[in-house]
Amino acid sequence: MDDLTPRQQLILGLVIREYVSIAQPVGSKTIQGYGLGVSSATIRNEMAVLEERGYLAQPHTSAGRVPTDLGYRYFVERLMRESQLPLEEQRTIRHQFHQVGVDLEQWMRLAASVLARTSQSAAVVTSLRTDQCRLRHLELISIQDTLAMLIVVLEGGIVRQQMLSLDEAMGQETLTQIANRLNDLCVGGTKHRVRSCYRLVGALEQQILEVVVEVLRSVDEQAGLHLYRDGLLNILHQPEFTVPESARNVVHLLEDRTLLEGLLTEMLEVGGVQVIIGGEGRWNELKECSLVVSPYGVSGEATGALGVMGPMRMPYSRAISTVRYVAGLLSDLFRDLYSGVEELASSEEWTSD
Amino acid sequence: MDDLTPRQQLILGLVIREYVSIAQPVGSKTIQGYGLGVSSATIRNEMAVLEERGYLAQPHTSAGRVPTDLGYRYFVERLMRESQLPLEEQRTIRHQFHQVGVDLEQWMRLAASVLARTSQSAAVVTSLRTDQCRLRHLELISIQDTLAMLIVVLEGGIVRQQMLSLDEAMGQETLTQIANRLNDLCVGGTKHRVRSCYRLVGALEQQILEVVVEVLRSVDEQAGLHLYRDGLLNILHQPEFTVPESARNVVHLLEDRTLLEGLLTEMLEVGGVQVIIGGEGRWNELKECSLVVSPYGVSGEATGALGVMGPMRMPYSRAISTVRYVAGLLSDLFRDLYSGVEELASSEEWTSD
DNA sequence: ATTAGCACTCAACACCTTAGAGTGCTAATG
DNA sequence: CATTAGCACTCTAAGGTGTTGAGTGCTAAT
Repeated sequence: MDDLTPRQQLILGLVIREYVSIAQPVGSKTIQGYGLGVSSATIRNEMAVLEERGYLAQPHTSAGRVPTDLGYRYFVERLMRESQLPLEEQRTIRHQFHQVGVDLEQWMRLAASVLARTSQSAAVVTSLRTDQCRLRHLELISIQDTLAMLIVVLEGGIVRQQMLSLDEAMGQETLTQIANRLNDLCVGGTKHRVRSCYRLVGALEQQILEVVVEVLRSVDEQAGLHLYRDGLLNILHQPEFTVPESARNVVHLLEDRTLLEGLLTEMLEVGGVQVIIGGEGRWNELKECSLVVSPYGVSGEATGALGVMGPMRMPYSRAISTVRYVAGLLSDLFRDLYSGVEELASSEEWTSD
Repeated sequence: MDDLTPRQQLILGLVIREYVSIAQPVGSKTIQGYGLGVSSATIRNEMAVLEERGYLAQPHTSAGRVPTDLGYRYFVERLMRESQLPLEEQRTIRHQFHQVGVDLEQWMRLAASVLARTSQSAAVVTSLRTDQCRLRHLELISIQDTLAMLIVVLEGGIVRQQMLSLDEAMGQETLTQIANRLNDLCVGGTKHRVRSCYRLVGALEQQILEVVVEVLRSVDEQAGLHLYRDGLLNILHQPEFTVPESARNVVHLLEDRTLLEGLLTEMLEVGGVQVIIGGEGRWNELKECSLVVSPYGVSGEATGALGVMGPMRMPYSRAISTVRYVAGLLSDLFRDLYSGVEELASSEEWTSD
């Protein structure tokens, strides 16, 4: 009883495709022009049904139809054929990544830029977040008499630095010795392992380890999460954001770290590309926007999320294939940075096939 | 012959102040309301003179007057009294900086946020750029058999990491030895000094040093320049940016790294707070915007620039005192990270007095 | 030099008209 | 019984008109 006839599906699909490209309400005549072989009156009847079911809406009585969020959802889940990004574009993108060399930050910036350009929307990429990240190496560097810099290198190439002020002046040699001792003790450990080393060392070393644990914790907790954005300009070109109010709204969305962070980290829970249409009733601020998001990284080791954001009237098929491809590519690149191979199998689901 | 009478100056100042706060053309009656003791007709005559001289303009015949870029420039240079940021606000800001601890990146992000909030405009902060930066320490960390991470620590706490792929597999011990040898040789040197060490070491070491030089060079050349932005939303609330076209223009300005980078690095050449009004004929993209920019950092060691951007109709006095205060504060903070004291004197000019 | 007074200009707004796109409904059709 | 031609109806967008009011420039008087 709640499913659509093939013809209704066809019409819904056509209305959405047309609306996505023209950005104006679609009338029955326009659909007739696609050569369904039926009259505009019939199409009107079908449209009325689609409206009754909540898939289409009319801005006003004498206007054409516009898809609702429900309509888009139906389209994404049942009507749209999932396509791959054209091979030519894949090649171009891959090429760009290989050109910048091995640099996490550049990769993520590039990912945002590529997503924005390819999807003609705004793009967001979060830096990697490790679930139970482990220490690979720590280093102490004398900056000034009682000031030292602690460098913490984590699995997967994440590096954090932190200033330490020491109780007494210490030279580089002493600091190196201390660092070596702590490395021997703690390398490969999670924050819990490191914490359990507290009683094995002296007061100063313990003080340093506390900072290390703090760093591990903060990376675990996304506190140091970076956000790379791009393509804000793209969506400001969309007609739905010519109204200043909407424009401000969407800028606010992209500028406010907390909201995006919350939303994106939530995406990490589930695998695969996810489509959020019009906030799905949960995010009020996203009422007029859609997001296509995917986790990336190496499952269980280090994960991040990336995606594009645009008006609800979004070319979903293209957005999804772009996001999927970039997420897969980035995952592949990062996987090479991890020595652990045991996670490969379970993370494969995130890569493009 | 080209100077204004005191009364003309007074009127110009009042028109600008009024326009800045009301954002609408200012008529002679309004100015009369300020109690000059003359009639509106007299004020009209004076306004006509100011218009003839290019300090004011009329959007259309029957509208009030609006300041031109020339008018603002006159205001900033001769009419405005330079004030300090209220002590209360200074205290709040300082407090925020001390709360985040010693972390360069956080500082700059906070600086952008504080600038944006305090000036109610968009803020930009560039990361530090060292002129002839010197190596403080380098470190090699084994990531995988033939993959190592090179960490380069520079004077002033800048850290860069770079992946290295080795010709043959090497353990952490070997790498540490190599790093120690190179440290002994090169620490404290600029890119030229490091380059001159090439012939003192073996092929592998030389390969590493080449990367180090590349890193030093890239930092010198601002290639790794980071840009922190905030408060874009603030200026989208300004009436001049409700027109979608202008909004897009300003978003483009802030999104396009190259333009901002170029502009800001140019500011490094000169000391002190600089005000760019309406692009000054040099930057076409800034035609409807003004910037208040200041270098910060430790002159000769590491410098960056920060500033706020808004519509030409900007509360210049407040913007300038905010920028000056934050630049000074940031400079003070960074100076503590540098052991070299010999530069202190010459950099003092950038700090708030 | 200043100013009261007045004619003039022009954007902004409200109001009306028209055109046209698109609808829903109804009655006719194969 | 699904389809469709036809028609009345609705509502926006665009263009035109009139009015209002803020603000000006000019002139003649002080």
